[in-house]
Amino acid sequence: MSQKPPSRVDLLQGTLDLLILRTLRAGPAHGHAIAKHIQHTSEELLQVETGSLYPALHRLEAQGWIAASWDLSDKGKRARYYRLTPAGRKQLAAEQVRWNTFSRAMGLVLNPTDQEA
Amino acid sequence: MSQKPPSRVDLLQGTLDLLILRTLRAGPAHGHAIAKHIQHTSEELLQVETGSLYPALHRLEAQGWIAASWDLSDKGKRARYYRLTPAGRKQLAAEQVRWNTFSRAMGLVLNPTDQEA
DNA sequence: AGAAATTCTGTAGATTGTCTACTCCATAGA
DNA sequence: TCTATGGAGTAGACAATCTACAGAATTTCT
Repeated sequence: MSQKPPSRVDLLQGTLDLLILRTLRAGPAHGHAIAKHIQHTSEELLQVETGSLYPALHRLEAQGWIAASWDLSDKGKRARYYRLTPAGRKQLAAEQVRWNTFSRAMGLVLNPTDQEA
Repeated sequence: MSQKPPSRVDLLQGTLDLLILRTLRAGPAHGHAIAKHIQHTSEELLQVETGSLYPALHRLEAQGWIAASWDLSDKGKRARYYRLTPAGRKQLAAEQVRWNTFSRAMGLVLNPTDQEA
């Protein structure tokens, strides 16, 4: 009966932007820290590869959803800090809805109530 | 406060196989019917395009997770009926776990409990 | 002082699974 | 005969992830 879950799960395409925007809602952060945060709060289930992370950050910046500036990190290294723009907040809300809707839809198919008239 | 959900949501990559396998758990069905079923039970939130559907079916068949045979549909048209193989059942279980794990991980990041020691 | 590990950003290219936009054929009904 | 519906299919575009690199700066270890 017991079913050990996979130790790690690949990201489904289209979810990384949401994860990043959500992370930045708590305040500005640099790429490395964003990845660590996602990994940590997901209890190590999600892992963001650098080859996904940086293109995503540049994508979001190009869309105007986040803005960046160079600064120094806690450990004293140069780091590019990103923060949510007003447009980014709207986008975050929209992607939240999208995710909620999608995962609800999946639930309907996977566990149908099956009560029809 | 009220937030109307999108009338339709694009599939996230990697979820179609699961939806198809899950649908076939109820018994053999042909492609067209599978698509309709997913669309209907998801309350029209998910829509499977034929350009996604048929390649997916062929993919699953090539993997040995489903098997096919020609027959006649309810409406008397030639239709290719697919059924779950034993390997397909295992795959379905695995993908279920994968989805559950992933969506739980998303939940952790999106709605963190935030209680740390 | 020098070596090694860590932190941080980044790119190139492959892969994969969606999507849009078609085609084709058969049957049913007007 | 014409149209709507049911059903299977392909071609090619597209986009986001992945693996696998590289490189620079700083701290830590020896």
